[in-house]
Amino acid sequence: MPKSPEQKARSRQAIMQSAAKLFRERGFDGVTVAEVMDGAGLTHGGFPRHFASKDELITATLAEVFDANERSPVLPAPDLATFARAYLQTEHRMAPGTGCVFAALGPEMARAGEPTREVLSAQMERQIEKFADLIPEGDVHKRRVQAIGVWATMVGAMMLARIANSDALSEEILGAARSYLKVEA
Amino acid sequence: MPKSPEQKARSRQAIMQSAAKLFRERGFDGVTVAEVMDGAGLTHGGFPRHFASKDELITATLAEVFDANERSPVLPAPDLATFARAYLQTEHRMAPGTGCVFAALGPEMARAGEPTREVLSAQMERQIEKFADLIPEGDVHKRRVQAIGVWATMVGAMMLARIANSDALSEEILGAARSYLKVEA
DNA sequence: TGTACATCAGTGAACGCGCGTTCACTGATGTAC
DNA sequence: TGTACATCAGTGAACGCGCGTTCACTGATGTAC
Repeated sequence: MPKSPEQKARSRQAIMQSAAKLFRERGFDGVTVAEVMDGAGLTHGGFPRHFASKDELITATLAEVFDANERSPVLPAPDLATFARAYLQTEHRMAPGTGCVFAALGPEMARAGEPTREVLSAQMERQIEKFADLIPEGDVHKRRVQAIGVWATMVGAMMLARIANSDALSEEILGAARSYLKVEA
Repeated sequence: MPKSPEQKARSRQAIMQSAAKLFRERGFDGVTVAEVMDGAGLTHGGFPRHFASKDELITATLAEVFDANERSPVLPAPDLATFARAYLQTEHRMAPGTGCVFAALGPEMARAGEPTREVLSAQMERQIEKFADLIPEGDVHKRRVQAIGVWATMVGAMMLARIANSDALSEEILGAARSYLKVEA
């Protein structure tokens, strides 16, 4: 086990990647620090060398997920319809661990500490602006209304589709959302 | 402390009412059985006389919330626009404890046990049908698409509005959702 | 109607496990000379 | 270039608190006679 600064940075990244996946799959409270460390190929005792607390890990992990998506977006977004169509798919529904943070952790994040909500609010602002920029017509206000409306529909539909315990209902919800947003392929 | 069957039923109701409020405010994992019992005016030792486990309490509480809303709806719903307008308000955003279960607990419920998800799926089916019935025109399929789309937008917008750490952003989201759904007063 | 008894909702203490956090120790790395 | 030393990422054990659950006990209720 080498201990160069580069290695430490790699470990930190591995911990956050493990956390990003596990938190989205099971929620903040459903994952232990030991499990996160294990997922990063480390033992739990090394945790405090990287983060002062689990809360700090949560905040850092969310910021990292948003940064990573900025660097290389998970979904293509040439326009809002293309993005929404790719978002509202079964594969996304089945893989929360690599999907939308808001649909996977929304209400839990609403109850998170201030540092976490600060990161989230900044991301929400960016997200709305990005979506608004993809809309060709209308003034800023109208484009933001549209961006927020479409985003809320996507996030809400994905969340509801994941609650349903039958594939039929889950698929009806995703299909209806695509249809409602007029983004059917 | 009397112990008639009527009293036991009253206690059970009080426990579920306490749970309904606390769970929506803080999430399933953020509330202890002792806190629920305390909110019902009881001590935690009496819990097993009413529920076999915390999971069972969760399932029963959700079923009760849906039943209670059936008996006397929290929001008026003469038509979908009126309902959406009342749903997308600041008061609702500020009071998750008495508000929409899906916006308050969505992703956590998606990870719940099968008995809980069974209750939720049945409710979702009912909810969609109820909304679809409020839409005057179109065939069943079109009305269900509309019902699901509007519902997803409402739930998603409320969830996002609660994550934001500034009133300005929260209010923009709720306002945009009302505008997007064309239900502005 | 009155009395003895069985039941069981509710109390408060205790149990035991899980999890976040801490800590003594290790050994590889990087640095000082 | 080589050697001694300080640093600190990572390990594995331990700590301590919180929480779901259990349990002996109580006393009010409802029932049997």
